[in-house]
Amino acid sequence: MTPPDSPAPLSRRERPAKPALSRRAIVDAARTLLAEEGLERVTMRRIAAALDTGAASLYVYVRNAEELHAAVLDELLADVALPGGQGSWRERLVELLMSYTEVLYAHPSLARMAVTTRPSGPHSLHLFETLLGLLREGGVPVRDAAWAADLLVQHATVNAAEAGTRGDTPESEFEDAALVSAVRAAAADGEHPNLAAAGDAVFSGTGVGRLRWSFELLLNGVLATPVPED
Amino acid sequence: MTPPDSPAPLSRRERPAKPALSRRAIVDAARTLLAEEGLERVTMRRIAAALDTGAASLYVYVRNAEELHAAVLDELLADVALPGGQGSWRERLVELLMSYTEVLYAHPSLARMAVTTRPSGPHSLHLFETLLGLLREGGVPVRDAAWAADLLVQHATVNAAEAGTRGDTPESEFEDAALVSAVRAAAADGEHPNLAAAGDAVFSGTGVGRLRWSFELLLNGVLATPVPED
DNA sequence: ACCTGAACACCGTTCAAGT
DNA sequence: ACCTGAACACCGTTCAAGT
Repeated sequence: MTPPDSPAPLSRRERPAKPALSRRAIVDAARTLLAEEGLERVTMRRIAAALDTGAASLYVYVRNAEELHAAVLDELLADVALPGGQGSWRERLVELLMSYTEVLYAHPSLARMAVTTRPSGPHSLHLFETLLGLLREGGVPVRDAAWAADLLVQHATVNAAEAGTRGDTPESEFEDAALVSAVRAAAADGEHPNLAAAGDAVFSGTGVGRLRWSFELLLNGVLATPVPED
Repeated sequence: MTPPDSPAPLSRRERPAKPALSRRAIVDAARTLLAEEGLERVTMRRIAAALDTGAASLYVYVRNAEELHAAVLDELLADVALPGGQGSWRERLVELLMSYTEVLYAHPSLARMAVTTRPSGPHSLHLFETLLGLLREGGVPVRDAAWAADLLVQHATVNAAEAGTRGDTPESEFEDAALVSAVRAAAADGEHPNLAAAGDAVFSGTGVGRLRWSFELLLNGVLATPVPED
């Protein structure tokens, strides 16, 4: 009676067999949901529903929603391209940071979270380790390198959070337009001469060009600015 | 009959007279709620309750909750100390940024919002204008100054968002402790030699010292890194 | 035009009770 | 120990209906 191309009839249950609950299963379900619907829909209730259980059951394996989101981000960081052997330490460093930013660009809402909740998973730590190594290779003293690596990651993260926010939602165009017109109005009101002089330079630059410039700036700053004594 | 220093007796109502709804009244109610309970409690429903109405009524005056939060932040920025005439442009610039950061420190959740939603209100624009002026005074070309001002504000904002997050909630100690122990464990596992070499330098530095260092670094970077041609 | 109550479509987390 | 349903205490936003 069932047409030949319909799935085989399931015995007893509709779903193929309820998978055992585990941290892995939860994180995987969260990743699927993230890919399909975006972070704002990666809620405890939805993850639970995908796993055929109630939200309360997840709390056996994860402390809370934020910790789960951080775990997902760390796994995504596995895709960051670690630098090959060619190029100067500086070039490799910038490429690494660009690659990290690119991964985050795909998930601006996770980037936003990472600004305040620093992930401490294996991939995050590996990235940090690599960053430190490249800075050391460039002759940056350890203490400087430690602070600098932090600053670099933070900057990359925030850029992804910001750039990714634009274009993410329908309102972002309005917000952008609102900012642009507010700046233009201020530039024209005679009370903001420097804003007027800057003109469109405020908004100029593609995302990538401006990002590279900021990484170079940061690196120049690092080389010129030792951390204070004690 | 009423003692001279008591308020006049209220006719008809308990409350002094229901204030007319207006954007001002809404923003003021939001500010009061922010001061008393923190941003997470500055919800449309609570603001409305404070104004003796329903949440739906607010939408006549504000586009949505985020726009309202941005308006509140802009007003808070009125407290940023604009630099006096003494000191070099650099010193005044750093003081201005420190003052901005200080204001945001008191409201980390607003700082978090400002990372992605740039406020475009009058106080934000005035701050930006002043920043541009100081950079120009330091001989930074206009186009460089435009990008640099953005970078400086962004960095200050993100620092407030981050530093303010710590100590804000009871879990933040745990998160911090989790990060510290994860880093220590990684440093000890033999696979992260640079992390091991860096040791506690990763976490060293008081908030203020590290923030000043980063501003100096940024400024050194700005002076050393012209924006790319067109 | 402004204001409202009610509804829609959700959240995270806790907890007593079961297995 | 693990899992669950139900409850607690909320959200932002829309909309038909009133004034």
